[in-house]
Amino acid sequence: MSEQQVSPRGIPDATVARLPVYLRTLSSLADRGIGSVSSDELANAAGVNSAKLRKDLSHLGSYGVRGVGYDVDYLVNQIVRALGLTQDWPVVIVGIGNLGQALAGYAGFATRGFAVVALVDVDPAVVGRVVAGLPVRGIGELAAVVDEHAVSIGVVATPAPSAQDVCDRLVAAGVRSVLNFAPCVLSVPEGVDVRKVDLSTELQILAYHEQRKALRQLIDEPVNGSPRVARMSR
Amino acid sequence: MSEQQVSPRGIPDATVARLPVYLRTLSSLADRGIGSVSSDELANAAGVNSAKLRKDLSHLGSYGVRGVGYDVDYLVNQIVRALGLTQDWPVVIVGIGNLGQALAGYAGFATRGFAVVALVDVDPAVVGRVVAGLPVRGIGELAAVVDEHAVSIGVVATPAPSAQDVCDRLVAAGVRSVLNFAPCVLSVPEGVDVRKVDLSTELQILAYHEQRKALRQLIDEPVNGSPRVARMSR
DNA sequence: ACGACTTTGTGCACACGTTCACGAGTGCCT
DNA sequence: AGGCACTCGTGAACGTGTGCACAAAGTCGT
Repeated sequence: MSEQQVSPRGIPDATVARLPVYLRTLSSLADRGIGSVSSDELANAAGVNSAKLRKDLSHLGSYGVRGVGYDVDYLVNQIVRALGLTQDWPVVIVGIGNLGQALAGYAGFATRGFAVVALVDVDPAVVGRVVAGLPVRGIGELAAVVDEHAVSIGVVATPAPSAQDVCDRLVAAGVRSVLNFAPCVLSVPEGVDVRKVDLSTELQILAYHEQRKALRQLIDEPVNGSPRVARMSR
Repeated sequence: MSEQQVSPRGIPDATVARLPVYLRTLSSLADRGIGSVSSDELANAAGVNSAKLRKDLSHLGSYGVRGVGYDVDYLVNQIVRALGLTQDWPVVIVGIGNLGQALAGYAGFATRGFAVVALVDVDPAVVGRVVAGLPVRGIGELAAVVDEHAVSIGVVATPAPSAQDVCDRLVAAGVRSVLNFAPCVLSVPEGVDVRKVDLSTELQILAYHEQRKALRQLIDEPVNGSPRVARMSR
């Protein structure tokens, strides 16, 4: 995780993770014709603290006018530039099952800096079918596809047992960023980034907090002496 | 985020977020008939530092035998208990579009502590259809469904514009944990937890690092003096 | 032109998370 | 029985992230 900052501005990880949220919020404001916004308003809309927002934005430069706020369009451009979204990134999706098809058809993909250029699957019954306007190619064509479209981001949407193999093939083909939807840990060589999106993990985290809320109620209510009955909605 | 610890053991957020990974890794080991594992082996398999792993596990108690390691089955049970997965949590999915259907059909749902008890959508063309063995109910039945099955976790898989409305209905019906797949910020009253799963955000974070890697190569390669040609697949 | 008001940018203190390093406990072998 | 090799649990140091509070800087009205 700890990388020395090579480029002029090294933005902290926590900030990078929030920039997309700001970007979306700002785009929404722009669509509503709002041209200027204060840190407080934007922070509220993005669901964060206003001081945090200002500190985050300060990492990309001193845009923003004291006494006024931020110019929405200008700020959008700056975030787009900081994230590297000025040009579209070509993406390949591997694993065209239930989830892969949903991802291929997801509109939000193209709206912000990404283009699905190819779909790949291992199942001969799926290869050749057209999904979301793209033909599904065989796994053997993966390297050629990656090379042809200069793909640098791969999405793994296969079952867990195949994920590591698919990931290895992606890396071998030159992909250096992987988004993993399979419920397993992927090991990659240094220099390759992996991010995980995992439904079960998120649910289990929610379950933990849910369990605590239930326990808290069993403990607190007697202490609190609240005469409330089993009306446990908040 | 900062809650005082009410129950005997308050596990740090960062640890809670990793427990599901350990759980999955341990289950995989158990399936392969492995009965005991050292912190180093488990840490490797889970993709984390071994000291971190030990500290994480120490938050649930002093299971683990010095000189030997951890008993796999026992540790699985302890993590299951800590996360509150000893019983199944009923889950309702709202928004049965592309993504909602994929989620409904996702096998990993049931395997670990969760049961999809109902599917809900607003579109009359979808209501009544059977998806993954469950009939799709109308949004008007949401409150009744939540009450009937004692649902405490709701999954929002609608388009962004409807997400806040759906979330409000879930909360009003008594749901206190929401997993949001819609690309927008949900605001909820105190006491309700929201976790976000967002494809675009993850891709944009990858794009940032990818961009940095590209920049680094432009800067470092001359310094490094590597005789490699323009092998930058971008 | 000037003062009052608004809002940014940031120094500082604190909380949280990570990693190292090592003492303490356990099993095995002689 | 005793020593040895191994591994857990954890105190301490370090780094990162967060939130407060305020000075700097700009706008607006008169």
